[in-house]
Amino acid sequence: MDDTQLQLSNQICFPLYSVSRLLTKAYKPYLDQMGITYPQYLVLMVLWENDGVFINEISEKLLLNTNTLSPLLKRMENSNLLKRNRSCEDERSVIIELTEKGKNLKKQAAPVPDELVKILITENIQLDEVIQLKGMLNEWIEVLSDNNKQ
Amino acid sequence: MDDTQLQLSNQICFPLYSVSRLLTKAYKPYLDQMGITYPQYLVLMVLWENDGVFINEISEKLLLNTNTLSPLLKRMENSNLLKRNRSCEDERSVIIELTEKGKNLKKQAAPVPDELVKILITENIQLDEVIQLKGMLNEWIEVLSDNNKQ
DNA sequence: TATGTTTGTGTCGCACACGACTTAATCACT
DNA sequence: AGTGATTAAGTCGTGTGCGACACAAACATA
Repeated sequence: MDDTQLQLSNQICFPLYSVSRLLTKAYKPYLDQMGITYPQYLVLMVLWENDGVFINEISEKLLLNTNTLSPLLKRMENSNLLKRNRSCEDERSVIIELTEKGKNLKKQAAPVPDELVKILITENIQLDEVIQLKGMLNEWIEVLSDNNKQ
Repeated sequence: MDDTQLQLSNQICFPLYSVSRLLTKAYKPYLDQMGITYPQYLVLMVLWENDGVFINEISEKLLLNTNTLSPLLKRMENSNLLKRNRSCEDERSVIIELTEKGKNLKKQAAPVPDELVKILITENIQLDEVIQLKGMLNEWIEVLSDNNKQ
């Protein structure tokens, strides 16, 4: 059998999976200081940009199902980062709003993206490349989201 | 505050994290047929390439810690995909060897990489791009692994 | 040879992800 | 108004990832 295809080095998913984990780990020291995890940081970024949204909208933006978000948001409510309230118009929907603590974390988070870029940008990785890769990955998200719906 | 940096759309980690999850999900239907998960598929690829290795070596190749691999390998032993045996020379080490079932799965897995490429290659994503992205990500693994050790 | 250190593996606890399913509210259509 | 379908959120079970720690085997050095 020609098993070239089944070599780890020839798979595209493995480097994606590894880089995703390694990059999340690179965030950890900064997020630890803020007392949050990486997925919680993602939720906060959604809310910093647009506070008072339905779980639904967070789900769409982060491509995470509600069965992942529900317990995650509950943990964040317990650590006093946000509040959950049923919508008046539609009793099924839950509106997520930042607390003062959640809002204030934005200041602390402000320097984080730059710190991460500093780690990445080296002899072998230029800023151009980071931007190019981001563009590529956004195309991939489109293609893979569509594939998923079928 | 200039919060451009804190917008989800400007973060590099988020698309990586999303694509990694979406791509893993795209594997799922094929792996379900084989009764394995994606991380288990990764372990099998290591073993198909080089059977009878220490947990140590699997850990290095997959960049996964032993506290992740230990239970994962135990589950794989339970589903009769591999055997775990203590090394004679060094009683601390455990050698992982494929069972016949584990070896035979390789045939079934052979067409999977091509299927995945078929999903990815579209109007907006050419094969060149996939190869280029793989190269970039391998650089990133180097940089981020180094960053992690410090 | 004794003992302190390192190494390979493992357990434990916590936080995701996600498929399958449940429940209650809303909608669509008669 | 009544009812079947849809929708938003949530529960449950399983399988990762990973930090902190445990433990025994091997090693290093006095």
